[in-house]
Amino acid sequence: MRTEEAGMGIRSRIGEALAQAVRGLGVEGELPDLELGRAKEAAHGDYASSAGLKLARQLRQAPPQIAERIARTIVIPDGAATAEAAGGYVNFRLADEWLHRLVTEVASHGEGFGASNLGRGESVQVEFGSINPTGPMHIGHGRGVVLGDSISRLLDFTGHKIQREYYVNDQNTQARRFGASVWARMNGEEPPEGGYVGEYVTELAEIAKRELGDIDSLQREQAEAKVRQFAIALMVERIKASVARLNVRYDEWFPESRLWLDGLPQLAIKQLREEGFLKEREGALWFGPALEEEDGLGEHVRSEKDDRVVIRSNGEPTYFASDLGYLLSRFERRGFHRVIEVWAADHHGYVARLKAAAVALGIDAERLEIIIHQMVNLKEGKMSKRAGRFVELDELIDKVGSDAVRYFYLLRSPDTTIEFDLELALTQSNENPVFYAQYAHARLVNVEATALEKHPSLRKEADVSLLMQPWELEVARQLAFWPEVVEDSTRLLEPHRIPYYVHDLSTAVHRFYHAGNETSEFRVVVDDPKLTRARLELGRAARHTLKTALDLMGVTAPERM
RNA sequence: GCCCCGCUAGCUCAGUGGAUAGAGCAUCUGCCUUCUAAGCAGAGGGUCGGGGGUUCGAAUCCCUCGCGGGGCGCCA
Repeated sequence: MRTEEAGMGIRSRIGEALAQAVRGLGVEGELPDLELGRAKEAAHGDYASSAGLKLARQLRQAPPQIAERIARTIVIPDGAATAEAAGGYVNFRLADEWLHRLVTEVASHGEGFGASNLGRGESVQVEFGSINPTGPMHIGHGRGVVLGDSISRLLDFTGHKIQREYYVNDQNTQARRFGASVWARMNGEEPPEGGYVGEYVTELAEIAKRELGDIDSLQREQAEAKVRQFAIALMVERIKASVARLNVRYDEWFPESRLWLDGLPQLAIKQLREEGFLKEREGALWFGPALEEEDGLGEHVRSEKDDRVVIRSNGEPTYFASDLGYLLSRFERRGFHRVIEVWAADHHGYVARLKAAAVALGIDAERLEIIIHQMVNLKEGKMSKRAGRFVELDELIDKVGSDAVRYFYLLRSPDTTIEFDLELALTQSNENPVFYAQYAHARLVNVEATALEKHPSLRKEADVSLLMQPWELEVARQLAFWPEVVEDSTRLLEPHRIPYYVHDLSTAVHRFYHAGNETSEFRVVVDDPKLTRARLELGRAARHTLKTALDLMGVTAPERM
């Protein structure tokens, strides 16, 4: 079993064998989706395909007959699985011998099991977490950070060349308003309209007053700019510290101001103007995607409702102008083949416009993927009496720890609103699913130490064919499923599939362990060194895979609990 | 008014058009002298929001209605 094949996964290999068998029946052209997937019932084996039903019309034959012919002729490499027809379905059962080889492979292969070259080195930028650095991150921002980070980890694991970026809005309206707020606080003035208030603003003002001694000699405008830069820099440091606590790192903190220094928004505007995508109205410069709609009289007219201001009537550019330059920066200047952005749901309305802008700039819209995640709400509880209480990410990490925060966030599909039950999260107990998985890992580490204590001179080679108990083979079976979990998570950019897999594997591990509680001969560590060695091999393979999966989630795998 | 997301067990949620819809928590019943009981084994619990449609087959795709959340050109 070569590494690439292991990375490809058994499902894909059965799928290829299935396609070949179907060709053998004389099916030509593009094959329909044969619905090869995990069988729901044990009686149906491990995988099932509805190939017979899918091909009935085309082959003008009854589904059971087609399934029979497929099952009879299919050749699955390495004898990895057996095929059996059942009605119009073809069921596949993984062979014990193949599972044994897999255990050996994974146990020796280490923690890279499931890695692949799916991405073929494609360069991808993942931009996530980029909130205005005008305040601390709250629990909603944390979701985007964790999501973006795990997507990056997944893509990295599957052969993509990843760059993680935080886009720092250091000169937009909000940044200026923020700087003005801090300046006002320093000088005992009221904050500007829509300005920022809060303890952290007061703190920043005090620090700025201490550190920026010379600003009194400057003109107000210059002094404000200096305060703004100072305050933004401090907030960025604070955000860096917060995300670091979540085990998140970035490759680049890219300032919006750099775009203007490099002349990219200016270039984009020039380009779009020449192409006729820009127009003046009400004293402002607008971007109008070339969309047309019916006016009800059969005439196609330009719709103005999707237009967006690029340069305000007062001559100042909007964030949208920066974003035009940002597109050029990434797709043209820096040459990323794909860009993935992670946004919260309150920005969804901007998706179509940014994509329209990309297309107008000659960038294929498919290269820009925007993942929208829903919000994080605080569940009403005793902890949050004050309505709309602003809960900082740091507060949450203080209370439940980075592992629990990451696990809980990743457990939900991005499409689901998280109702964060603060009370539940505060109960540091077995209700946290993260402990279940971490405990399984720690257990495997512990049992290995126990085994080496009892049998100080275990053989290097393990005879894994001794693993014949159902609960032992079930662990091996779960290992076989791992590569397809990685593949699906990557292809769909849905990391939430990983914690569900981790739970399944952990369950198999706990069962495997507990078989020895009922009957002592089923313990991992027994008198027979050969049997002990075989079970140890299985434990090792499971431990590596658990560790790998937890790593992709950014959750630690403790060796002792 | 328009756009996006959700509605699946008491609660929180998985589920890529396939066979009898799953998990955790909660509830109930068993299991610790012996490798970690933060665990294991078992039970009960469902008109998959309502109604149409497509299909051999729909929780899944389409239409429509309802409820909840988010958003809707000079904030981002």
